[in-house]
Amino acid sequence: MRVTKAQAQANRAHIVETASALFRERGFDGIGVADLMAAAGFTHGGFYKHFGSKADLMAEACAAGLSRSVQDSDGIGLVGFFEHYVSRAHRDDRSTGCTLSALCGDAARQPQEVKNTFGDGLAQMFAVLERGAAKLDDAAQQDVRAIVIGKMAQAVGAIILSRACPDDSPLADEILEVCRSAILESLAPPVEE
Amino acid sequence: MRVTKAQAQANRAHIVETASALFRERGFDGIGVADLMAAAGFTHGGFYKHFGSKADLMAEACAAGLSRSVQDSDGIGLVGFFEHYVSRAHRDDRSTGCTLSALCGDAARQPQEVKNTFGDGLAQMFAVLERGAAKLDDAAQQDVRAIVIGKMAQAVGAIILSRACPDDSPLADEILEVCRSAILESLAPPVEE
DNA sequence: TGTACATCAGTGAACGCGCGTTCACTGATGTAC
DNA sequence: TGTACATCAGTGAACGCGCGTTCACTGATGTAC
Repeated sequence: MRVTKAQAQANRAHIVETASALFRERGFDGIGVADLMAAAGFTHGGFYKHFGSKADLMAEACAAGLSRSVQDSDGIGLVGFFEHYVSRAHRDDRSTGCTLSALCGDAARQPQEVKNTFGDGLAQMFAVLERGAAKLDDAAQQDVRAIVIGKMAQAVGAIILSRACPDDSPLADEILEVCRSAILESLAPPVEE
Repeated sequence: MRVTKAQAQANRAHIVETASALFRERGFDGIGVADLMAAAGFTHGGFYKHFGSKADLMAEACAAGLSRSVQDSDGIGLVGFFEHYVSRAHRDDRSTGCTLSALCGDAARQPQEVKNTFGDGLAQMFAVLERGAAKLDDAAQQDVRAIVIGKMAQAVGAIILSRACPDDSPLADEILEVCRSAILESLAPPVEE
């Protein structure tokens, strides 16, 4: 049952992608190696031909998920980014949503390996958003980095708190709407008086 | 080995308190029933004399932790609250820190029972902070609730993102300081020009 | 290019371990008389 | 108040189960000649 080198490499990448989505949806402890491999279309025995341990895959899946988020966020500008980020669609779709908000709570308790990956991804995300903020007006331009970090923290907090509320809770939607308005208004102030 | 009714009740409360701290520190999946009971000074067998299941204790521990946070936040005002909330001391001490930021990531994936508890605690926290905001200047007074929710999301996001960074990472501190400044400046604007 | 052999991605059974939960038991507390 | 019995918080061994990980095996791919 040996498989082409290229195929093996593709299979490996597919496992990482599948893991990235499943970890985001259920958390690191919420999905096991066997179920994960089955979801990717394989049996669990082959897992250790690709990865040294589950923790190794966790780090790789994080890196892949964060890298994807960073790419998707490039070139769309701060307003476009936050319009999507702080939305019900994003809140309700964990498996394709941002790895940052889906796993930062879990990441805090993981081995340094995973935290390093997380820190790097976060730094890259900030860098990309800083570039995306280049089009803001001059007044805001002075503290672009501070603005990016502050708004991102607010956006992540909004998503996570909203997700922690019971399904269909009015509070969950209120948090989202309030934070969305606050972020967007601060980025695109109304035409000057 | 039977024990006084009052003693049994005290023991139960002690188990809930211990669980609340340990869940905050290690997450719901990070500590088992046996270790938890041992930490409280008991053997694991008696657990089910007090609780129907681990999930039941999770909900109770959340309620206790949130209730504690809400009490501690009452009457200190928004500025005092956020000065402590968005600090390294709070970030680095998960077991005595706010249940909201310690467990909201986990809560999102728990049974409705736990999410209900979480939603209630969050609502109470907002209510207390709204009262604490009564001393703000009139300009801000109009949207007190929106301000409270927005700042709280930012504070929670800051703590969680900071915790997800590698230990002693400069980024972890930067996030905290940037968000702390942003929140405090918006609450207590500099003397007017 | 064709043949013989080594490699190794993937399979599926098995491993040890820790988990949540159950249970028979203990003995001090609570209660009925 | 004193006695006899029922209750039940706490103990510690045991349970079944799912987890991460290991292993002997398969057979197509890769490679040496």
